Amino acid sequence: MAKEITPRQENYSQWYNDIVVKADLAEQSAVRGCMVIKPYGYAIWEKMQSVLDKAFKETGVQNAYFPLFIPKSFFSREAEHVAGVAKECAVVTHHRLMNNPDGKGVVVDPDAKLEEELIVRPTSETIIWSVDKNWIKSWRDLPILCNQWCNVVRWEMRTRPFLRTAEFLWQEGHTAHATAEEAEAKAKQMVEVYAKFARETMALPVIVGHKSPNERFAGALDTLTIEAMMQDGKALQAGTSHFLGQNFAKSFDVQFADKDGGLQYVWATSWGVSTRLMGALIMAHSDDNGLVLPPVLAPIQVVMVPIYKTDEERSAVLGQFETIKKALEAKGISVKIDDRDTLRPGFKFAEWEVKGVPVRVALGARDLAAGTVEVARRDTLEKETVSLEGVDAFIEDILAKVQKNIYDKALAFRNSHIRKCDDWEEFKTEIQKGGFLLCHWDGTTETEQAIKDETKATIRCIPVDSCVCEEEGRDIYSGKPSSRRVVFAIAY
RNA sequence: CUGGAUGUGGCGCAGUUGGUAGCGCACCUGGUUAGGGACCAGGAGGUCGAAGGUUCAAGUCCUUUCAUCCAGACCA
Repeated sequence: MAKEITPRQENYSQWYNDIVVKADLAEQSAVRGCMVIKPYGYAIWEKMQSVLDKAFKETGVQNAYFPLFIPKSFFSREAEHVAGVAKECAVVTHHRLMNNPDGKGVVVDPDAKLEEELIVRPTSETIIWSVDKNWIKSWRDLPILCNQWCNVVRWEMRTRPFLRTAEFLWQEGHTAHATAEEAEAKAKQMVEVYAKFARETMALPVIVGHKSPNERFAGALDTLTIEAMMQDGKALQAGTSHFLGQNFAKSFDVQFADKDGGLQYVWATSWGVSTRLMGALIMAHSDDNGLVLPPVLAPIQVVMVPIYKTDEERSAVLGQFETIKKALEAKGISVKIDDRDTLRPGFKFAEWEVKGVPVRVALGARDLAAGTVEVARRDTLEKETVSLEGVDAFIEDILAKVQKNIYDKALAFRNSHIRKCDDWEEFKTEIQKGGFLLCHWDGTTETEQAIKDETKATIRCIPVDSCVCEEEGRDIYSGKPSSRRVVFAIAY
């Protein structure tokens, strides 16, 4: 069942051009490294948002919004965080344009220089903590659980559509707690929310684990991650949840009066997922015919393609479609009738396949006479001619099967590309083939770095579940003793 | 910033030793078609990334510059 890695998928850019652009999800903007997400692509993002947002709210999190611009001085407060995160930023220095005195166009007005530069947020920790400190006086004010959906900008030197764009959309959750235990539990809870979302909504199997200190978010005491495997065998970090300890609270002086009347720093978490998830969706499920969308996320779950020669046939077929559409919509299924008169059915079939629509219904004169329809599913490309009677229930069932099958397929693929490895020479050749290698690690940053330098492979995570890693052994590189295996892979 | 490559109709490309720009797709018109990306006929669309130079003549040669892509450092 596992899809073999094909040459065309070894280079994601090539793959992107072949599949995603044709799938009409996004296009490159004139602004370097930014993306225009087209309506069809954005509809997928909106679906993701709505599922995640609901899950967040079930854990007591509320949405808020903080400013896009952050005064430069805010970044001076958290040295470690800034050193790790905030190097590549867009900086606002002026606030006005003027007509070019020497010719056409406009220039920046030199008189409109800002006293203090503003940074376009690369992430909002600094501004949120600056605001939060005013909300937190007493233990009764805690916990504060807030999330914001927004865009952020990171002036990356190299960008990749969906995976690393200069501007991207995301949600960032930030919480403040009275105790370390409560904050750690929150970080764990949120990574589980992400894992559940990845598995059940995106049909994407993920490994939950801790990041090694080297791969941790700057300023965090612990970073939890969900790691997914793409069809080329590379790893993709799909979401992270950080236990920040009291680092940020101390930097921003966020203290509260506890029950005993003492002053304490709050314990914090932050967690986020981005439009990178759409990259994961594309790279995990697509095939050579284009995108394959899990029905739960598909903006259009069922597309109907009429086949006709005459106007009479056309109206008869479309009439039949309307009936089926009503029945499907009554079940909460989104339906599109492709009644475009200028395109041939074969073209429409191919086009909707590129867009990843899970189920296609075709109906022509032949079916009208026989009282049947043709139902095709995107994941297996299987076609079946079934009776009009009860076709809505049939399609509902197929949608559920597609959702499950896409997950099972991705899981089987991943499992067949995870293996243990205990020999350094073997590691060096095996890791280049893609997939995850479960290896012993001595726990030192030096070893991790040496392996990265030689092979480009990194520790994706130290799993908390889903594999049998707890065993004695010796570090793959240094030979020092180790008590558990970790996941190594080459990552996006 | 370092190394490599590329800039020619909307998109993808060709263009020989310099000689006045062409192909495929898409688009427009008409017709025949229609159960897996239709076919025929006709049509519209480009100061060849920009600036300068050599030449009777530059898409082509020279210089400068800008932009994009790929590989590094960075990263969700």
